[in-house]
Amino acid sequence: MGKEVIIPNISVDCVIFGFDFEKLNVLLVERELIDSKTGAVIIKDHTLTGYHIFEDEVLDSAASRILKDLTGLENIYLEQFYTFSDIDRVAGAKDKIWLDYMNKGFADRIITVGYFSLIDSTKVELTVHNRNASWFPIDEIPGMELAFDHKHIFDKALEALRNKVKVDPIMFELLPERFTLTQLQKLLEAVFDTPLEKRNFRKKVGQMPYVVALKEKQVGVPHKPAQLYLFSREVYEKTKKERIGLMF
Amino acid sequence: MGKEVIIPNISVDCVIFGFDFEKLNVLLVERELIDSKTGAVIIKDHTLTGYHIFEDEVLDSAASRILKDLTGLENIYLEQFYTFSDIDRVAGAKDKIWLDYMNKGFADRIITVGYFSLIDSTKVELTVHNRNASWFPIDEIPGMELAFDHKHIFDKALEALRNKVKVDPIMFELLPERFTLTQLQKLLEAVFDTPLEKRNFRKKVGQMPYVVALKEKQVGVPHKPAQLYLFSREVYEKTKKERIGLMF
DNA sequence: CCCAAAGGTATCTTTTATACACTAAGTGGA
DNA sequence: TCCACTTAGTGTATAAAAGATACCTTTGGG
Repeated sequence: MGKEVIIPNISVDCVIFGFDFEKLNVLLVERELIDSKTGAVIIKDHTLTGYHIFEDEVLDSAASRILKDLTGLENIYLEQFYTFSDIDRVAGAKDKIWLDYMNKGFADRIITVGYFSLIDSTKVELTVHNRNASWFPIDEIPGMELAFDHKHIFDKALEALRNKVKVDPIMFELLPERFTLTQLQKLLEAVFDTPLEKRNFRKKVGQMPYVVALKEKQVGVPHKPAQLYLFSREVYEKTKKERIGLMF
Repeated sequence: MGKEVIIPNISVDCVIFGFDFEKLNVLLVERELIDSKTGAVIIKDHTLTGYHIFEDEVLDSAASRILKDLTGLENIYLEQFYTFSDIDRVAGAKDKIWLDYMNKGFADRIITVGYFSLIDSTKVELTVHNRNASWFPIDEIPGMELAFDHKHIFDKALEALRNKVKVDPIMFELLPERFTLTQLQKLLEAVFDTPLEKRNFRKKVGQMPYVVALKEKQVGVPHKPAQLYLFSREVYEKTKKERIGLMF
């Protein structure tokens, strides 16, 4: 470890998605700056989590580190999705004030590499690690004020997530290890913002050998308890066929 | 323009695909270094095309610039696909010698943003712009020696291309404006390295309103001349439906 | 006139999409 | 103890799309 020297013109920003069995959420951190004399609020908005990379650090590690700092979690699903290089992406009026105030030797021109990550939100205790971070439903983001070009980054992340979900079984990263089919369905409905037909959905899932039924059922629910399932990556790898689905 | 100051630790690398109606090719540039005293060959291999970005330049522009420098072409399809940050990606023995020899003030640690681009190879006259660039069939790449981590970058580019082709009508970028269905079929076969059934293929294409038949036919071929077609982006945009195809 | 590739028609099978309504099993309160 | 409530869980029918196979015609060059 030793001294960690940052690379001043390259950063990583993480768009952290979580699912609360109802809707899809993103983790944002509050950014607040108060004038020390007048007490006036100069800045009060939200940002994604990001930081510069260190000289001896690879982008993937930087993203993991950022995620761990914020949530305490390790070995989380992370996917690089785009690199943003607009000249003035950190040059908004508020953003300049903020960077001056931080005064950490960041460059004027910063290129940032976007990662999205999926976490089972039942596993994270935000209050323990960072008082200013909280979950926001993805459909509230368009109406919010975000720092820098973070709204743009969020949009790209959501698009990348949707594309990826269609093609890889990553949605299980957003669920607890043992989940019900209804939870899985709700998750997909939240990701694509569209209703799905229950019976057809279950028929489809029934054809996925890697979604395996456990012997356990839900307990303590005030209605018929649901069967619990498990995602087996092992079975998935063994059974996936190379489908050249073409095309648009 | 004025003086163009490079950012020493950020570059762009382009994986340029071209189609010759037979197979899919990549454009590589020969890298050669000869010892000025002994005449011994120190380095002789191939590289992708890349360069650093300028201080006032966005990644997309850098990629366009590189492509224009190499091929003379502008307004070419370009797609950013991944950013590479391995610590030692430019630190191979030969690569160090090469960078020393170039002596352009590049950093030891360079992060590079990968773009792939698709060009109609009937439009490019390599000899005019760069004597050292030539096309290589993609299935020869695994057996070749490439500079830096360019083989890795190529692999990722091909994967990204295949994914993108399944979802967007970008393959038309690899064909002349007027093309035959057999050419289109051969192209897809080359991209996915798999044979396609002619009649089913044509049935499918027949359902794409944006692939429009012209009144013209091929001339000068020693067999029945094929109908020529055109890709209409306009029609494509109007008729594409939001399909939530889900899933793996 | 023969060859080679283009282009079309017709049939059959398999796969996939979609629509739809009732019973089962728990909890909790009256 | 029974009833109300809530969510789980299931099967069938139909239509459309995709895929394989066979076979036949057209066109132009040599």
